[in-house]
Amino acid sequence: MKKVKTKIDYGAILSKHGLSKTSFRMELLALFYSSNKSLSVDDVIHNSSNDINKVTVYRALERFEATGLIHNVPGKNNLKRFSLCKEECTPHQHTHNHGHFICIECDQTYCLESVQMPKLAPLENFTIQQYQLTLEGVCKYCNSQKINISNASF
Amino acid sequence: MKKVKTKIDYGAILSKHGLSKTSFRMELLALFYSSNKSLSVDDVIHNSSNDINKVTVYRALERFEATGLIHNVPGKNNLKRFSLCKEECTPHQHTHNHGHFICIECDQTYCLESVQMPKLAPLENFTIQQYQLTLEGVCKYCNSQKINISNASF
DNA sequence: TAAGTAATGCAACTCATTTGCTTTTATTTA
DNA sequence: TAAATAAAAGCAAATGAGTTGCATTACTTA
Repeated sequence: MKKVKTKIDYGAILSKHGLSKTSFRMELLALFYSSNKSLSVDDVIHNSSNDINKVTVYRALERFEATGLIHNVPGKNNLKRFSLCKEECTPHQHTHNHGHFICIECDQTYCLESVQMPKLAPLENFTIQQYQLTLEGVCKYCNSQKINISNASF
Repeated sequence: MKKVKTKIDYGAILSKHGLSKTSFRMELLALFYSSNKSLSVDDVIHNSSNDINKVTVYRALERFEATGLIHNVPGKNNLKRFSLCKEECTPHQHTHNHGHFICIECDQTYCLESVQMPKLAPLENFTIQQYQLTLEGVCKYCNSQKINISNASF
């Protein structure tokens, strides 16, 4: 049976989250749904059809995060990056108890669903509010790029 | 038997690491040995006897790190922080395979020797170069401060 | 459609960190 | 030990991500 991709009603999603459906935010939401990757402010600006002010991008991401549409992921050089939330996420409780992998070549951050957070025993001297496991290295795609280059005959 | 604290020859340490022994660097090294905490650029400036230029601090920390004297630890708001290296550390291989705890009240970063890094299985799509486990919350001291305040009778 | 609310745009700001360049201080060499 | 060389310090200015204030424009709702 052929899998039909369901059309996503971005306007409805925005409304449901109490956000105005402006053309930019429609596009931004579509971008998150279509790219399936984490996005930085620059990514957003470069992938927007119109010239968009960076302040607008910052504020849109801020609102999207506050309403539980996206969540912050660690990024290379500590730059802000955001990923689409799973349906289980709520504004106050984001469920992404997995590690993140930052590729130092392409700067992309990947969610590692297969790398679960370690269970931590309570610590005597510290009250833990949150924690994260961040891996860093080179992703498969960038690795293959490098192999291609070194194998190339000029 | 009385435990005698061995005098540390900071000049010798600097020389061994190929660094000039200037008065500031002597003091900086002593600061790391005496404070036993991670230090930010601001911490260094505020704990130096003379007015010291922040660029000098940045560059000294950079050199200390490059020569394996100190290593970078994660800090609140992604501010740079450094801790003294253990003897096992070498310039190219820092051995601090433990988690770090950032206190959001006092901004201090603590090395959690008791929290070992989880052993990670190699990932199919990623080449891991390093990884870190960072916890965030409130440390014992700041917690007790808060209790004192809430228990206080005014 | 008008009033009220949310979003956008612009300029200017903050703040950690960096860079270039000159001067000072330390180390090495003759 | 003095001159030559190298390393470190100081200063000013730049960079760059992220923020703030405020006026303007676009939505939403009654």
